[in-house]
Amino acid sequence: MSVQSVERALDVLEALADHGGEAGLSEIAARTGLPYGTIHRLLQTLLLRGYVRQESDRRYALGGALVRIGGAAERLVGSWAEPYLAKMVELSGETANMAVLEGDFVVYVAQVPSPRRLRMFAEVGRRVLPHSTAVGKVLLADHPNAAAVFERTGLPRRTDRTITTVGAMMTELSLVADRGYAMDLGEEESGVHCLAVPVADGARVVAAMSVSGPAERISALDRDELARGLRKIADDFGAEVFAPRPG
Amino acid sequence: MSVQSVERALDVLEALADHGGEAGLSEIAARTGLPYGTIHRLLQTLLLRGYVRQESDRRYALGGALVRIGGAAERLVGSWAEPYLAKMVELSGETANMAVLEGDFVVYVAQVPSPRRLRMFAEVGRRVLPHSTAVGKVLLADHPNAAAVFERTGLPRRTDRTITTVGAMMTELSLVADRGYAMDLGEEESGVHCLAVPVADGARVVAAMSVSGPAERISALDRDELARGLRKIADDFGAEVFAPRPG
DNA sequence: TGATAATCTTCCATTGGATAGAAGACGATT
DNA sequence: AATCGTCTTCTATCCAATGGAAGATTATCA
Repeated sequence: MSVQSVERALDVLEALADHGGEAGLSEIAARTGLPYGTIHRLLQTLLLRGYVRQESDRRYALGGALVRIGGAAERLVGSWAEPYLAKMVELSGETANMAVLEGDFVVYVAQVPSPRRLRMFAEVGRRVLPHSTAVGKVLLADHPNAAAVFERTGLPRRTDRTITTVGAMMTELSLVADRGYAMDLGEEESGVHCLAVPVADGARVVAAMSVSGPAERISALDRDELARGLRKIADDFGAEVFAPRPG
Repeated sequence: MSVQSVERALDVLEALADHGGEAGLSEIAARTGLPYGTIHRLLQTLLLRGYVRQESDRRYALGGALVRIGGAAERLVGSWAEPYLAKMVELSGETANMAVLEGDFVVYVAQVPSPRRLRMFAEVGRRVLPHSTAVGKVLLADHPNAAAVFERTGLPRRTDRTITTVGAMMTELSLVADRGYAMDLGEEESGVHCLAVPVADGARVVAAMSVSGPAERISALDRDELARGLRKIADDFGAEVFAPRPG
């Protein structure tokens, strides 16, 4: 049995989030089905505590307290991913990683290593350019202005398989978006293959998960079957941790 | 008149945030003064909606829904800053900017231009290296691992006043931390001076605000008085938008 | 291994806080 | 000035939230 008023307050916040962060009272009423007086009282409480703001045109917006609390929550995401990455290791036998975009760079935020003696390792905290990694391609495939990122960072050659032009990369990202996963077949490091899938919060891609290992071992796996399995795990993670849960 | 249950739910979230994002029920009880049964019921509601998670050791943690909603709120921060930047323009007569750290780069997220015909301009969205800007020094002065950032980005010379070694930069950042503001005296661009101050959420520096203009005009201002005035405005912004407001 | 302590979870009688319709206020439009 | 759309305030009613007690679970200690 949950607390109705708290559920309603969360409904109001979700309604604001669904409207690009700000809305009028009548828009919130339409979305939540709550009466004006009720919404108003909930909003005043959230306003008092900084979780909501009121603009000069009387419209309401999400408030700065959510940036602060959201930042605190964000620092925990890596630890939440570990059981899911462990499943990916179980499925593939290879090291699994999760990465996020930080500015123009890919940053590894969680890892579960393969039990094998010969295994990939990328220390948590390591930052790399996005163009030559599978996780980078997944993160940029959903980016509003991926071309600009590549123009800023460049696409320096890492191996003789690296994609080095913005044009070729944009073509590659279309392919990634279409099929729902990215491959790195020795683009970042010779002899290493990697397959990555997106993690979404219901609306946006917030992270990428991947498995990587020696080219021979990854090539021996059924690529589409592996991608399907990894996507299932990543989708479960995204749905379990980030996606909205209506009351 | 606010909604008590909503305030209590927010108290619980703030208690979790104050404990590094996770805590046991008794820690939350100690911090909020609420009875166990009440807290438990509030937590179950937040759990149901993904705003809180329960770890395997029965402890509670902030949840992924806060990352999602917090991200939506974060995209509005630039627009909230504008009235405060306008005050900085009024105070100094010069263009005022707000910037945040995105990975290793400084990104300008809001600006109010000076009314003068000769004025500084930095388009919103522009990203620069942190070493040669006043805002960059402010943001790195509070950074847990600033030296590593500079080692990654390098400190390329922009003008003959640019600081180009990590050692000299770390000394500079100590000075910035001590006196609470940073200066750029022609380090990024010859003939341009800039003064920047931090914006805090109560615990961390989340942004920097600055004014910049021609060297002669900025030099003609009383530096410490200007810094005091800018800090007051930035502190008001941080307190108004981000800082916790106990019920 | 059993006892104890600390912490967490569930229950439910009581009551006071939340509700929501109505009325009034405000701002935009004609 | 009148009208419309939207927002704000009020308050009688009632049901949702409370919180103490009891039970359950986990950790610690001898």
